[in-house]
Amino acid sequence: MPEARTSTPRERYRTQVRAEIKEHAWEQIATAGASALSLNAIAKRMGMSGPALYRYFDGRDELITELIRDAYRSQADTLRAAADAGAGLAGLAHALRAWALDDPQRYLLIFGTPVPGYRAPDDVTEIAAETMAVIVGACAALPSASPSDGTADAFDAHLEDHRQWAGDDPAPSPVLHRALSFWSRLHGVLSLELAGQYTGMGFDPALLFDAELKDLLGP
Amino acid sequence: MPEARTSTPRERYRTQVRAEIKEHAWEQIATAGASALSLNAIAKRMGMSGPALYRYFDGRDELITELIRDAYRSQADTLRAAADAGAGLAGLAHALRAWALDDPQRYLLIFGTPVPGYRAPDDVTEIAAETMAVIVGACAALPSASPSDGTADAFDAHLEDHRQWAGDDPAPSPVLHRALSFWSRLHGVLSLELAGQYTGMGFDPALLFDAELKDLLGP
DNA sequence: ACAGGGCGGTTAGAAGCTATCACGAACATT
DNA sequence: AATGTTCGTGATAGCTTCTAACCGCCCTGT
Repeated sequence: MPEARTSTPRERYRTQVRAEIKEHAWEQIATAGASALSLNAIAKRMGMSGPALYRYFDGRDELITELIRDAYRSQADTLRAAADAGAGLAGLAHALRAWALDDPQRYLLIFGTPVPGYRAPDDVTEIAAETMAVIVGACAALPSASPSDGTADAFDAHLEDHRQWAGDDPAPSPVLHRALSFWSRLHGVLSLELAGQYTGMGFDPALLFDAELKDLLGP
Repeated sequence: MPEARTSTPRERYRTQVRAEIKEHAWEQIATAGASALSLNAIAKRMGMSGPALYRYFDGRDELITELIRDAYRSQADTLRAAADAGAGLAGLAHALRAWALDDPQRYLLIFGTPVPGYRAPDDVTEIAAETMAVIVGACAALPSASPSDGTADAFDAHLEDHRQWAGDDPAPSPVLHRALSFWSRLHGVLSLELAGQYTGMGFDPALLFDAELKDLLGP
């Protein structure tokens, strides 16, 4: 007989249904975007009628927040897994791009247009910090940032006074700078690609991504 | 007596009302985001009842498309004005940032999350090409791209075969590369700033923007 | 073993939205 | 002055989120 029964059948059913709801929600978001997400449509597609979903989520906003949380979690796990597998900064970059292309709307749910008043819950920003920690770690493992060029960057000096977002990581500020640059630059090409801003231009976004990455890694 | 009467009073009234509708729409978008734009609310705020707006716009989608068009137009005009005033690449960058910060939701309406099926009208992409032309022009005026470094970039070679987006601009492909890099990189920091991804990190996004710009201009 | 409580699902309904239709009134034109 | 186009209205259909009231089942405690 199973002794450590930490979950009742009811709880298991509940979490299973919640997961199924999110499944349908992701499907819907992938095909029509987050703004078109409809609780009613999800309920109908699950064979139950409208307001039943409110037993599982307080409303549309809570569902979306949960999806955002999962998206951040998935991103953090992906990058951490790559780092644990020994990937360097380049490996992280490609893991990030693969993750983004795997579900563009998931990426845009995090980094796309925010609603003006929205404030992400604390645990979500903690997951984001976790992701940044992985990136900072990979940057610290790099040969050297700003090597022979003796002139300290103005932003580096500024970062020295604003490094609390890196937690207790003792990395010197040029490393933090490189991490921010890494994140911002790759997001630049990635988000423009996902938003379709390059379509019609003809070139391969993957090559631009690699070019940016190479320039980012090179001296 | 005015002889060249190219517009009747009715036409003038019509365009005036259309402009007023867009005015309210922008206001609403700035405070609640584009997804919350409501024709009904606009109509009520203008003192007329619901369906009246359909005399001026085919529907919500056409209104938003019109706003997108205006946003592109405004961006292109801003950059061209800066270029005409003698601004270099750095000047364009700061003009771009100022334009973005002036109305974040306007920027995000262009570069934010797109709805999966949406395809921008041709005239809109033409305006975007106009903007790119200004940037390419400023890049061509720069001292030299990839100066002594003889090894031709892989992406540069690829661009040589995909340069039709630059129109008939005879700029060498490293210049086009720099234009794409300029656009992508600045969009990276800008969009993350506008989306509030840097908030809570403490540092000044303007300094990161300048650092990216400096690195972009430097050899 | 059986009565109760919590939980899941239902229908009904309020309030909001987009969008279409049919009608009246005001305007411009012939 | 008569005609026709345009503007604004109210009514209506259909969608949405979300609340409220109700019913029934499963699970649990005595």
